[in-house]
Amino acid sequence: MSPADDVSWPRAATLADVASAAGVAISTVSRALSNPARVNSVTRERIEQAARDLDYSPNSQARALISGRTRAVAVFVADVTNPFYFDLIRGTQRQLKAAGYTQVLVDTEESDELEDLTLQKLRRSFDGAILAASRLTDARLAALSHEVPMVTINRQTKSVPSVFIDTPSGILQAVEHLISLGHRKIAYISGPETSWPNEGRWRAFVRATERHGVEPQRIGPFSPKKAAGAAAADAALNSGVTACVAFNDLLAIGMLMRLRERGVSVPEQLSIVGCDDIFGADFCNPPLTTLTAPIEQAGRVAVSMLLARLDSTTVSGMRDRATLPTHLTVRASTGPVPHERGRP
Amino acid sequence: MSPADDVSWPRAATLADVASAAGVAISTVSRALSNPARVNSVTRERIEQAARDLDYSPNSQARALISGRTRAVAVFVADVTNPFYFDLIRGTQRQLKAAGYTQVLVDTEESDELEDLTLQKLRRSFDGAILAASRLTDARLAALSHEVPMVTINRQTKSVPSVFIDTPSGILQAVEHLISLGHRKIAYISGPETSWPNEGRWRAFVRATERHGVEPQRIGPFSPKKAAGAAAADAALNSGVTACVAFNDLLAIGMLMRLRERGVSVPEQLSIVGCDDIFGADFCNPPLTTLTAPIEQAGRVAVSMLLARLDSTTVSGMRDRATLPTHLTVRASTGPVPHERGRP
DNA sequence: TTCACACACGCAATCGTTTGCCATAATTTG
DNA sequence: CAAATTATGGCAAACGATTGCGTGTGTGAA
Repeated sequence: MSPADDVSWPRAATLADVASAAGVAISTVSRALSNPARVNSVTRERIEQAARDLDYSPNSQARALISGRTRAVAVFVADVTNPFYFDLIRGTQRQLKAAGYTQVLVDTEESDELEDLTLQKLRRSFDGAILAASRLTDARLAALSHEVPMVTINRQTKSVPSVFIDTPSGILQAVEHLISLGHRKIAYISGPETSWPNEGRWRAFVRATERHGVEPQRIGPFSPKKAAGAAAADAALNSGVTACVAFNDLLAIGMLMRLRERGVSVPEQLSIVGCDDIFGADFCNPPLTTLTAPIEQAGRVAVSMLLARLDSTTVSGMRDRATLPTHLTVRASTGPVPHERGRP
Repeated sequence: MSPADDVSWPRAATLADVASAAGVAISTVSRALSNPARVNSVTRERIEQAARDLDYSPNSQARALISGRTRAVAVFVADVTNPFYFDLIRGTQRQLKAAGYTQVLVDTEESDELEDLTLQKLRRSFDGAILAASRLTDARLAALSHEVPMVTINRQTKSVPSVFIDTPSGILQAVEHLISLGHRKIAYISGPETSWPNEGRWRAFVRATERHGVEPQRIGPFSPKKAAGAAAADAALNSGVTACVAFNDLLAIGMLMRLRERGVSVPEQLSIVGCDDIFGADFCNPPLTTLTAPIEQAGRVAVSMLLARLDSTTVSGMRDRATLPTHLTVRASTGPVPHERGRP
């Protein structure tokens, strides 16, 4: 038999089917299945048997229609391609499944309009949303938070609960690591200017460098993609810095590849620090010194916060802000400052 | 205002609200919005205005209840962590969004039971499913395909339409590449034995080696994860082969890391070929020679096939089998066979 | 003037559940 | 043994949208 011959999608069994099979009313079946104590045990068993025979499975749409709850949560990411989100998605997925929720993945393609539109159009299709790296304005975010329960990740706004990965504090560590290696000309390789974490990292970079009497340089912006690393590497080389901190690992890895291509050795000629410690940061060449972020945990915490306010009737005394620490993981992409040309 | 104070999730506007605002019947609003030609233009504009004012957005649950169509498709992956699925998810996501469908991501955690259960429990929540690397038996797959329209990826069964990435043909190329480099002792590093593509790759490996009078060796099974690469590397080293073809890139990259740790150089002492060309295969150390698979395309094609049979009434003459070619991408992890010990 | 025929819109049933309310039967209590 | 209570299960109204059918209005032709 060819698959194409297979045209019958038989109507699935409904409560009514089970009811007539068991010889009871629909309401009794409903109760037997969702509130067993409410119906006599012998009736219940008859019903359960019938349900099993008919392979009954409740229609979640109908259920959602009454309860107003879909038991689904949307996770908005800027770009499914970015490995950063994979740890995040893994975290949310695990936690959601554990709570019996299903995850709906939405890719906003780094567009605020698409994010806004989807959030509006689909708001009835899920009980809440996790916004990872939202591109929305504070005002819009505040407005939408009235329509859909939500939690943001790496985006703090007073009107919305959030999980924040404290990369800025890590930046301080990273800068001090570079300074201790003798670097004095250090640049921040900027990500997209619409990115909220990017600005936070830049501010932390400024604070950290100034504390040590070093002038902060900013190069960019660049798209947070591996391909953009080529331009970033060229720009960094041209600027004459001896070390740089990149907005994220993707960009840093892209730089590493370009530098290798151009024959400049890392860290002998240029030290590079990334952010996030994504998949690949440990096996690239050279392995990347980076700010390790608890990304998966961030996903789990965000889900917990969201579900807490979905499931409880009272919202008082609930944690609405979480900050997760990062730490510097030193690998092989950072090293002592190179000797000045002509001097030992 | 603290987020915690924010307790009101106002009831969203319904057709009834719009109807009373516009002073018409519910049915008229419904038609004005979904079948504009059916209602007078001035009434329609009044309705549209009211809908806009009330920020009306249709309840997809209610819609699904009537139509029986949810406009959602589930994508089942064995492990969201595995970068192989990154590209796949990206492909399905793009194609689904383009068709106005939403993607529901399900992680089966490499468990056939979980896969089966979820498929059953959620079958009414989506219109169809894409099964990437299903662990189900042929019989079960056939049975379930009667309940839910589905398309498998990298899993061919006569009862279910499928998209197949032709890695086996690529294995032939890979083996010939190794043979042309002088290798005669070559092993296949096996993935999980429950994995369907793993068996196909092994069979292709056997065919390819035997064609060249080389004895096929099999090492494993190993979990298709980076961490398992350590054991695989040790085993390969111990077996005395000079080259190997790994079940997938993840395993190959793990091997690369372990070999570096043990101080054995690739490809001077051992050549390695991966499969899939996932994210990272190009920037690991050394860059991996691998079988480049059109993963994202596979996702897109699978979605197209699924939607084709969902949207059309007639299923006849529909493509129910697609094979996508792979090609060998030679990078730096393969090289000439090492000289025998003591001989030049 | 009357018949026919669009056209525009409303009525009400429907999808599959859940749940408040009520009727009956069974059990306990005084 | 009557009265009060409890256990059990059925009826019917929601939830929000779609859609077949019917009604009323207006237009043109005979």
